[in-house]
Amino acid sequence: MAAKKIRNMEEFANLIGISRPTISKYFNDPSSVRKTTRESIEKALERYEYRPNIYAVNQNRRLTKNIGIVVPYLADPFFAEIARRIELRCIAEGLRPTLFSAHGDQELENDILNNLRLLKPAGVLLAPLGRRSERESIERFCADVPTILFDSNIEGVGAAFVGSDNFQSVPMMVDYLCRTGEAPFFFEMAPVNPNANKRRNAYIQAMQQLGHEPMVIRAEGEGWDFENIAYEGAKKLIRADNLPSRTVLCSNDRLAIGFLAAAGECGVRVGHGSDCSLQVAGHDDHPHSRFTYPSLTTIAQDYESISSRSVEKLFELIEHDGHLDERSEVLFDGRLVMRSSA
Amino acid sequence: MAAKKIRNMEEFANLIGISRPTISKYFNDPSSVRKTTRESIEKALERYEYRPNIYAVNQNRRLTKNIGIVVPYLADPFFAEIARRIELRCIAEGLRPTLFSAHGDQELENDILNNLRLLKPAGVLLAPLGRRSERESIERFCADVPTILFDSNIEGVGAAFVGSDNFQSVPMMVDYLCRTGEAPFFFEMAPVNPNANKRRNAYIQAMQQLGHEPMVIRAEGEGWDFENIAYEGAKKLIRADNLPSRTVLCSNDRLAIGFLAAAGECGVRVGHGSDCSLQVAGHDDHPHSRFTYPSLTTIAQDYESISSRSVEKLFELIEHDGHLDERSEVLFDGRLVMRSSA
DNA sequence: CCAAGAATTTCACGCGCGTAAATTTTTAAT
DNA sequence: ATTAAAAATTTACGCGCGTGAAATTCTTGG
Repeated sequence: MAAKKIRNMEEFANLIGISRPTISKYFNDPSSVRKTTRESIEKALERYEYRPNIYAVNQNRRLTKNIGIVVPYLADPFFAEIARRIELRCIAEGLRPTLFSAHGDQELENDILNNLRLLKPAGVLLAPLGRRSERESIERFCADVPTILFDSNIEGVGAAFVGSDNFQSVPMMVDYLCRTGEAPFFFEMAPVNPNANKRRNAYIQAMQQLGHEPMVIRAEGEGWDFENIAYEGAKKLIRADNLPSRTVLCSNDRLAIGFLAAAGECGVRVGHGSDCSLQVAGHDDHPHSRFTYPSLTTIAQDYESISSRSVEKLFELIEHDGHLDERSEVLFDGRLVMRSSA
Repeated sequence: MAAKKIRNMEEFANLIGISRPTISKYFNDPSSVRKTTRESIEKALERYEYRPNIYAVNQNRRLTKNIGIVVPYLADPFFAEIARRIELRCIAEGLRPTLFSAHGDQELENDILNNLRLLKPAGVLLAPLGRRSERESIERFCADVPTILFDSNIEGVGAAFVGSDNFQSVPMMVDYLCRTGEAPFFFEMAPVNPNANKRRNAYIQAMQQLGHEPMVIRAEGEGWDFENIAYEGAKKLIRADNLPSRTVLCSNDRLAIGFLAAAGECGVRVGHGSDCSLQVAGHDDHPHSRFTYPSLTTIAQDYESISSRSVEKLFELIEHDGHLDERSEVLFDGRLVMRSSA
């Protein structure tokens, strides 16, 4: 029903016969104007289809309604899924989330943070690249912009951290694997972030507590092409008949998926059956892990809790003007998902 | 080495002893100011670390340097990968890409387009949800904003379309499958976009040309949880021993992955071996398809060409002031990727 | 060394809106 | 009805920068 183009708030205000600042108040909080005023504005809004200019609004507001979401690698279904949930939560709160992926690149992450600064976001949810992140760069960013870290922790940086408790999940999995088969060896690659290190250490600790000798094998390769690195590494291992155990715990599901592919190709049956000679477990419960063959036994990270709590923490942070009394770390337990592979 | 905080361009200008508009010109195009001026600006830039306020800039510019990228479902690795490439191309050109996912939701797609309008983007790359998209809504958007469609075509909408040629790829796959096994049946679900329809039709056409009776089976279920829909559907089929052929061509890789999972669980061996009773092929060469077991024979969509050409088309569109003489459709050939599953 | 033209720079204005303070209207209580 | 308090509205100013026209500086050739 657009009658004619409205150029700005002033025109719109004149059309209704209300002053512009009142209209401005309405858009910031409809309940802050009298009911009669609100109604006449809304009636006009249907007829004339006007919306405030985002740039003008954001230039003048102290804080925008922008929320930055930064993940290290969006092509990883884990982050895609977490990001999806966070986005939806933010939208539901009337905020404007913008999603950024560092694509595994340190420089890009820095660029993103610098650009984010210019966006004056109300807050940022950041899953840092991790090991490779320039701590200093992120630290500076967090000093300027209210930021919650998630997934990958950087000690002391950001107003809070939300992630999962590797020291709960990994021992649980180790325990399970020991009960149902041989004591597992740990299959990893050069750690891309702190989680990878924590998981290895948790594994070692758990093995020792159970009286087993820890065995860690690292596949060669760097970057975010996890499946392929694991695939190549596992193929070598299997072909050389160099497996220290018939059970393997992979640092994450993507490695496990590569491992499974290698096993399959080498004709090694994976699972519990009598004809199976290998058991493979992962960590994270990637969206695809249900559909591998055999389906992957793994630790489910609590997607819902992690994304919800991250967002809630951020809102809390924003409401407290960007400063919380104390940096908190919220760790969620993983859940053992028993499928066919181990 | 930031000496003190610069509040705005004026302060920065005074610091150097150059007028503000000159600084403005510099930021819009460094080569538009005298070399001596440029040098002194750049020298100051190192010392004082100033950057123009994005909102103020965008408010006054006719056109921003923003590029919108809209995909239907970002948790789908196909779109994640395409989006990644497009983003990198845009950044390389000095533009500011922003990524949006409709998360499979029609309403969200409309919201995104409406918000995108407010961002006054220089251009938009849009992979519409497809079947469910409100054509009218997208049409209106394209009338206001220079837009290139990709992946999923809507006839006559947008300045151009870039995608792959299902009528080349599907017949090629059908031909291959017929040569190496039985004539395939087509496994699909309720189409979420035009590609799904085109693939089915291309399949039917190809089968007829080869003198076979087309066989289409549709799994029940809606939404973007493709793997699960295929998994459930295939399980029923296999358990009921209701497969019309020993060879199946799935509408896309995600369905194929679900199909493989079902086959595995039902103890049906997939592949070429003498102990195999089923052959499964997909379409798209999803990033994960290399790592299924057995590895998935599929059609590789030309990620690189599609993303590059989309971006190039958009730049062309932008340079021509948002209007091209004629709507063009660029279709890239798929490439047969022979792996183990068929 | 000078003048005319070209290249830069400056001036002046406007973009569309937020917001504190001032003013008006409404509400509630007497 | 009267009035003080509360709520809503208006006034007036500023945000940081783009841009066309005017003024300045630079270049070039004679």
